[in-house]
Amino acid sequence: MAPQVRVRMAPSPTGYFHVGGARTALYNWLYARRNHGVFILRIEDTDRERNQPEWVEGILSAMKWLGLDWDEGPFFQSEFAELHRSAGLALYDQGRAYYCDCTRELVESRKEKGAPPGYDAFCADRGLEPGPGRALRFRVPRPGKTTVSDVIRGEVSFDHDVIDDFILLKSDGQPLFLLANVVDDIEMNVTHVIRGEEHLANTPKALMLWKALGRGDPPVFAHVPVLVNEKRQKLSKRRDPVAVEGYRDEGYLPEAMVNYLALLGWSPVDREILSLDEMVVEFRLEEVNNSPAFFDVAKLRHFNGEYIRALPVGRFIELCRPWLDNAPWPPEAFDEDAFARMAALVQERIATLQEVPGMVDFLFLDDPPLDEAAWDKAVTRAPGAREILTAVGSGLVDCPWDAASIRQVIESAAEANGLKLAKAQAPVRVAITGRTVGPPLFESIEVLGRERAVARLEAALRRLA
RNA sequence: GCCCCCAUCGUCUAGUGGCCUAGGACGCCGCCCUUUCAAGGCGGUAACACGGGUUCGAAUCCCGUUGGGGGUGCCA
Repeated sequence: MAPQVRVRMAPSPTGYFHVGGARTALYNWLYARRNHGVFILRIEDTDRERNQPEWVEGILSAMKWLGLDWDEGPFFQSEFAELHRSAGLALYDQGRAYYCDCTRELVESRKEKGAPPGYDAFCADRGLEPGPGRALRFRVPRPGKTTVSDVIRGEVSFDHDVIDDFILLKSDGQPLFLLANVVDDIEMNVTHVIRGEEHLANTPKALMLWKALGRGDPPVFAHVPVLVNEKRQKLSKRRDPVAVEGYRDEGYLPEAMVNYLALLGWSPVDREILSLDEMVVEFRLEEVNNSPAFFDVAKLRHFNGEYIRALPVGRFIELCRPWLDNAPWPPEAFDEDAFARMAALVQERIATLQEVPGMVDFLFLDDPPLDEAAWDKAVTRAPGAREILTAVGSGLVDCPWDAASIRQVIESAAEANGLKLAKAQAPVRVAITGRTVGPPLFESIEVLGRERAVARLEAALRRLA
């Protein structure tokens, strides 16, 4: 029987949780769930200067929000520093690592053009003892070759001549990423390392360490392609809008995000919209693509709209809450019941939740903002606008108060002025909502209420005069 | 510079030698539906980077070129 699958997500808390990281986490999670394995969360916080506690919180909450629950952890790599250090020392004792006191400048100054990149193994045979200012370097066996066998990319070989003697322990004794990462993977019995393509180049180093320190076989590697921006560069925290938290705050649903992310590099059979549970059934790591994918917000928006429309209206109302609480109207002006009556109509017209307030603000604002261009087009320059507003204004005073009757009022005003309903409703809409577009007008007027509706039509007429 | 990876519509992709005059989705355009806007329906635009092979046959295999990306830290 094959050993249980154990995968890990190992983010470093140096900024917001990145959509690329989220996708890597998702693939790890899917692989674990599909194979009834264990998903470990390990925070790689060994670089104390760049890590901040609030970023850790951000990672955890973003993962939870996306529905990517972990089975073990979160572990903090910094807590295992002793373990990493002793692994490094063991390597030194075995002669597989050596101390080096070269500064970066010194290494640079020795380098001739065309020489292999990185450190030149200057101290390899100097027999330096441990001491202040001395870093521990791994002795890469040369000549030699290491082949990474990658689930997504196949066999990738690296000649040891182009792999430098990398640092295991910094001169202050602190372990570095490569060592810490491998030691932890060994300790946690990680069987599959699924990570971003940017790690492919240091995988031979990891493999050498694994062989030197590990028990049994190294893990299976899978390097997923990076996510890129419109200029086809790797998504960067500095220049691209990549924070998962940012999308959450803009009103994207986690189900939509996770669904969209899954499709960036993997495609299920015959449908694109599917839940995490459905993905678990279909997901195959070997089917993951090997070329970089552009993170296209337009398609994410479309997915989000699909998910929003699929919501039961009650759930939709619940999810709108944060955007209603933090809206352009005074809190006391908000009318729960009025919003509930409009909700279904709003729901099918938006792609992100943050668009909700703009659809219903006319209900809760005494004086909704007026779109001047809309006014100009639908009222000032529209033939018959004044007559329509007048007729509808007086018609609404005593008609039965329901959408159908309101429609009749506007229809007869249209007829009396030789206009189509579509033309006639435009000035009314602008007078009532301040815009030319929005939820269906008759229902909107019904919910607004007779008194306010009539008052707005009168105000529009005064403005016209 | 050196090492490595990648290459199908604008974008995400299907395609693993004949089913491909290359399919789907997003976007865009048009039409229909329609009280605006959406949604929905129908239709359209648009791609195998290039050059050599291999083969009866290549988007699919091989080589090269070009282009893009990643790495090249006492960061992760």
